[in-house]
Parts: sequence; structure tokens; C-alpha cells
Amino acid sequence: MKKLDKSFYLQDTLTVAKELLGKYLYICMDTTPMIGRIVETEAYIGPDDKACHAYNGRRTSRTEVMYKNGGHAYIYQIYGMYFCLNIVTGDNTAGTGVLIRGLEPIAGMEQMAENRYNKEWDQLSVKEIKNMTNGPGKLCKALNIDKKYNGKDLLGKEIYICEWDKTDKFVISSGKRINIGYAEEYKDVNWRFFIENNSYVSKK
DNA sequence: AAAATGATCAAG
DNA sequence: TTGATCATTTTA
Repeated sequence: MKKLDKSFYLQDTLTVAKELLGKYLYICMDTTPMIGRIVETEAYIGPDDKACHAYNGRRTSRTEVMYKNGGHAYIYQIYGMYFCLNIVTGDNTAGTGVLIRGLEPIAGMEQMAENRYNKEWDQLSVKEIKNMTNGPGKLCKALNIDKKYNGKDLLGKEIYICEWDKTDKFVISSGKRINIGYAEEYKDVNWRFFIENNSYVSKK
């Protein structure tokens, strides 16, 4: 188990989006650690990408952390009720990042069950377990990720990503990004990546 | 199929 | 200041 270093995040955004699959997200702020295996991501590629919050160089209080260099967390709130976790990428100031869309629960499931359903882990139905972290808003609820993580350095101790086993093999599939129909010529690019046949991918 | 629900942003 | 939008989830 090895924490990903700065150079990982400084790579090209599409590379990071693919390479994050199979890595382990750690949340260690105020409870016992919660760990999830990343199984689904989407790339948002800065000023040219009409789906990206930083499209056309848009720079506001919300998007400010996207202009940090790679290896920071970007958290935004959507539809008034859900948070989404992104990983800032690149070595420039372009405003690029990767949305984490699906996690496979690995550790800290008791805490996740409480956060997401206010229930004990062993009281959850099969359906509830399956739906615990298979979506960007769901996984943030389960891991208690909100704006307190916005701008956090992923090389720190509160939120970070590790590689466990380099021999872990899986098939990577790609497809169109979800719910960005407004993005015109960018709405159909295959910048969503996921581990094939993993049940914690948000959509089939 | 449609409601829930409020921060965000660009326009005025 | 305001109105439309929205990288979602849940319920029906």
C-alpha cells in the first residue's frame, strides 16, 4: 500500500481518470478510516471542454480550486443537496479534474451505513449495500464528504489515495459522460471510465 | 416520469 | 437582485 505521489496527479487528465480506477480512496478526518476502491471516473478537461466548470477559463469562488495544481480535492454541491468529489489534475492552471462517480466499499462500512442510511451495516438489505456508493452524490454521503474537504491536499492525512496491488487486473470500459447534454460537441466524447462488470458503477 | 431543493452564476 | 440552471437521487 503506497500513497500516490504528486507526479501521479500532474499527468494528463485522461490518463489520471483511467489510472485512478482500482486505486483506494481514504477518508480519515473524524472517524475510523473509510476506504473505497475507485471503480468509475469522468474527466473534465479545462477551458475547451464545455461540460467543465472551468470552461472558457471561468474562474469563480466555486471553481477556484480547479486552478490549483494536481493533487487537490475539488468538492462542489449540486442540485442543492448533494456533494461531488473531484481530483484536480495537471501541472498547469487550466482548471482540469476528474469526477469520482463510483466506489466499492472496502473498509469502514459500519460508518458508511450510518452516514448514508442511519442504519447498522448488518441491517442493510442487499439492495441498500449495492446502492451505497454507486454514484457521485451517494458516495459523498456515505463517506461524509462535503465542503470541508474542498481544496485539501491529497498528499495530506485527511483525504488521500493509495495503490494497493499493482497486479490487480481488470478491464477498463469507457462511455459518454452522464448528464452533460448541454455540452454540445463535447457531450458525446467517451471521457467516462469504469471497471467492467463492477457492481458499484453508477449506470449499466 | 417527476419531485426534491438550494448554491451558483450571468444578466440586468 | 433575481431567475434559470444543475457533473443527482429518490420515489412513484
